[in-house]
Amino acid sequence: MTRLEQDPEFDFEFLFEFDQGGEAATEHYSYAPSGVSSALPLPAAHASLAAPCHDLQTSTPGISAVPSAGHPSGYGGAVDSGPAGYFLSSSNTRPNGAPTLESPRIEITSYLGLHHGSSQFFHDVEVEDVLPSCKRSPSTATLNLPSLEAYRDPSCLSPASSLSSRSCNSEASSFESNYSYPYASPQTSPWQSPCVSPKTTDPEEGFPRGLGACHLLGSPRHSPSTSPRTSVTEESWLGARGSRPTSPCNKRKYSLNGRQPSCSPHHSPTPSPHGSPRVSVTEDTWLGNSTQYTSSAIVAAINALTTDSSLDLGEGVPIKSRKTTLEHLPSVALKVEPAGEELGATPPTSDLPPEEFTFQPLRKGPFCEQYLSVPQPPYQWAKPKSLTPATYVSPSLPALDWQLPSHSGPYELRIEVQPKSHHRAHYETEGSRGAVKASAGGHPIVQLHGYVESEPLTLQLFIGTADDRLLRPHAFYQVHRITGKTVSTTSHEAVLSNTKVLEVPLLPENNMRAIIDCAGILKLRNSDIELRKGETDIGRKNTRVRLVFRVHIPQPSGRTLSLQVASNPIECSQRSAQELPLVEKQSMDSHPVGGGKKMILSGHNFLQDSKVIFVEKAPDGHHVWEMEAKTDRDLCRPNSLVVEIPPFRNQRITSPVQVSFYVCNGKRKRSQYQHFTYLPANVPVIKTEPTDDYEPALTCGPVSQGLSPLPRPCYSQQLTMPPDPSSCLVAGFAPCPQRSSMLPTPPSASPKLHDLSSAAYSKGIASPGHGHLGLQPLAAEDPTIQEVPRPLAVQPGSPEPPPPVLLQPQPSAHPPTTGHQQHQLPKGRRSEAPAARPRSLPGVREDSARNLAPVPVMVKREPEELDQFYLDDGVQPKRCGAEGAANTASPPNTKVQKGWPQASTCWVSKRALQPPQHPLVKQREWLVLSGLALPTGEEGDTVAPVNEIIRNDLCGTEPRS
DNA sequence: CATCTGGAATGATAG
DNA sequence: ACCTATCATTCCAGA
Repeated sequence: MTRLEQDPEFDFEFLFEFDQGGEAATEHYSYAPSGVSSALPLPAAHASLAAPCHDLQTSTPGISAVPSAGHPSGYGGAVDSGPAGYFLSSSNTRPNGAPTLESPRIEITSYLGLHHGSSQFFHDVEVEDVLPSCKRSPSTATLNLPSLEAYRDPSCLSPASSLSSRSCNSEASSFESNYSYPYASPQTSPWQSPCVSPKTTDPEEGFPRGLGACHLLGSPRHSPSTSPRTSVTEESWLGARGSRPTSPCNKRKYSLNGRQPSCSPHHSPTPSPHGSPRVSVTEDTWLGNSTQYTSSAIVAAINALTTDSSLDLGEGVPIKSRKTTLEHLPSVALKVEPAGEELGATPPTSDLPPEEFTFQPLRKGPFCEQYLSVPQPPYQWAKPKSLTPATYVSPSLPALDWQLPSHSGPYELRIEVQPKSHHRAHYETEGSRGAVKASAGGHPIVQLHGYVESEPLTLQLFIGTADDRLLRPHAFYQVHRITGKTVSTTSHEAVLSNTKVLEVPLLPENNMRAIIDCAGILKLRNSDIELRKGETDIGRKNTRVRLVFRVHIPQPSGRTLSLQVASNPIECSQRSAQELPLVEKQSMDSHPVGGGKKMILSGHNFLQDSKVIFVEKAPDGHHVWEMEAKTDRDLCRPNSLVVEIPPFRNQRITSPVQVSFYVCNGKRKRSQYQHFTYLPANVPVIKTEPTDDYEPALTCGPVSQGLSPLPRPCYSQQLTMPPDPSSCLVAGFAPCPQRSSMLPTPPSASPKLHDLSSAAYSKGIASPGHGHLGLQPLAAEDPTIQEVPRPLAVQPGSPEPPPPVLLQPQPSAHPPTTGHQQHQLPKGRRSEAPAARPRSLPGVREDSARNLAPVPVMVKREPEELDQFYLDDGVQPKRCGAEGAANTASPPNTKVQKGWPQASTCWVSKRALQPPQHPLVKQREWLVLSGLALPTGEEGDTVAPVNEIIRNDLCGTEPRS
């Protein structure tokens, strides 16, 4: 710490080292912090944090603009505290913060403390320290949600509005963006970022925010908002404003009406304050939040329970120093940022499991650390905790962009009830639009199977991407905590990196099953996010998300096993939800090449004029074959469509061929690609196998589902395989990227896809294996993976190794899903994978329809769109962080594999062409590309789309311009 | 009165 | 440079 404090840079390094090497150390830090924080925090933190945060959120002050504020007092002041609050909040009481807090409180059950603190998050040490208390604490302590809010707050500032709903993000986002820059990427992202970023400076700050800052903040923030941020503000503002303003603000001229102009509330802050408020707040908040977030709250609570200790944290002040450091970091971060990068930085080791995780988590983490540096005020807490906590905290756990398996050994994290395919997200300027619901009514349900311990665990939830690329936190959407009489599930918000994470208790008494009725989705303004330094993704048309669930299971060895599953894609835009056809289910997944049979599609927005187009994509995404299927208009209904399966172009295939189909309501109104497999005329049976195979192999899941969400796959297998899942966990990595999920979804269910995706997902690591097809096994690499905790690290390694593996396994095909998986292949693999597979090649297709099929499958449905979007928009995929990292390591080259490679290449070229606005961006993009390509390449979508996109891009378009 | 929604107006962008 | 189709974001209003 000291070092850190003293020297930001050092800190960085320091941290890294820890991460790498000193797990324990790291953890401790983290731990301590957290613990401390928690303890201390409680009081102090509370006050400050909680309140602050809220305040911030409300933004009141700064926000003032937004009067809206309505929100409760909470906001009011708190801004800063917000974060702290979180931590502090743990205690119900929260000193003062109370008011602010209003927010909901969360009851923390002991478990929280226990688990989080201990195991998962904190590590043994922590645990020990904490645990006692925790345990003691009985079951529950109430934490103030404030924290949560705080998180928002940052954002909040925004708006305002209400606490909850508004999450702050928007502004935050803006800030974040800014922040992000700083930390850029890394970690944090947005939220934190905000904190951090804002200034770049922030680097330190950033962290600080996270931790200290926030905490400190409490005060700071407030002021911060004002003041502090100066630097931050400026940047942030600039950034923010710039961006936002852009759109929002500008646009809204009117809108705000009174408010501040534009922007949202936040802006408001911005405006004047410049945001400072926000900024500061945000950052702080975020930081704080972030740090906390994880379990910080819990920890805090625990601590509180126990006693407190805490204070130290406050001292953490050093944090600030760190912040400065952060700045340095930033640079670092930048490098890393891209997600992977961060990791990358960390890379060093992977050894340390926890730590690494940390990093991973960090990806942002690093930033966090930086942030930690943040100096904030004082409040004891903050600093102390923040520093460590944040950093550590996040660090300890795998970064959010890491791909993790859904199951390992006896454990399996499963989504029992999937969320509806559509959920209109709310802007900060709007009130909450409620919790995500299940298609059949009710809410999504997640359950951890195989866990027989008596200690409760914490289920984390964040909003992830649903594109072809590896699963990662969505830059334009944040989970929004829903509270109220209609919500039965307690939750806590935390902010990692720039990503809000909702923590829900998984109790043994409930069979480790949680009803997710407390999660809404907040949309951040594209302009705010795109301005972020590290952000490479574009928001336009990037409106699909997935709910990503994670659970960290403490292992006897002291390590923590992390599992993750992603839901089916969820369309979050009002318009898209109303106009785009969506296929949720299909009556059959395969049929002999002769076709002729009627298939019933279930979904939304089907029209009599809807067309169903079957497409066979080459590995590179090219459409080898397209055929419009006959539809029965008379039987067409908004939610169902009957189509006659067209005969396949090649009636002599000897193995199943995967193709895709989509529903088209018009020019730009196409559903995502759905997978379908043509079986050899005579041998239906075979068909099945393929599928099965995939699944099995993958484990992951069905292709169809591929979309869906979960990636699991690889990991699971891997994990499984590896005896030490935990290691994996710890290590982190987990790379299983889910990307698969992306989109589509629909229908499928197919596990296969998932698997694939999963495999794929694993970005680096596992991914390779996953990558494609079945590789999951490979994934097994887990060890490696695990080892590689960091994305970066992973990636590098993974790419190569994995690929092979993946490739091999894959043989089978995954249809659509596959595509995703491919993506997973991340990087190297991707290339490899493609190559590896015979199928992939177009030529092959026929022969090995299967192979091809898979490949084709690869094509994602969405991808195209997405890709296109990106392309069109000029967007670039940023994120990919991890991937990117990997990529970065090996730029485009790897890409080259067949399909994906090309894609990759393409991307590259584009970018190359494009002006590099941001160096970082470029890098990321490249990375991303590489990564994406591999991974995503995934999916078909990618493929086709990608290719297309790419082509387009190549052709002419530039990325944005 | 506050929240949740569905709908839609208003700009902004892309092509 | 202009026009149109699409998107994104903010408002409004009813439940």
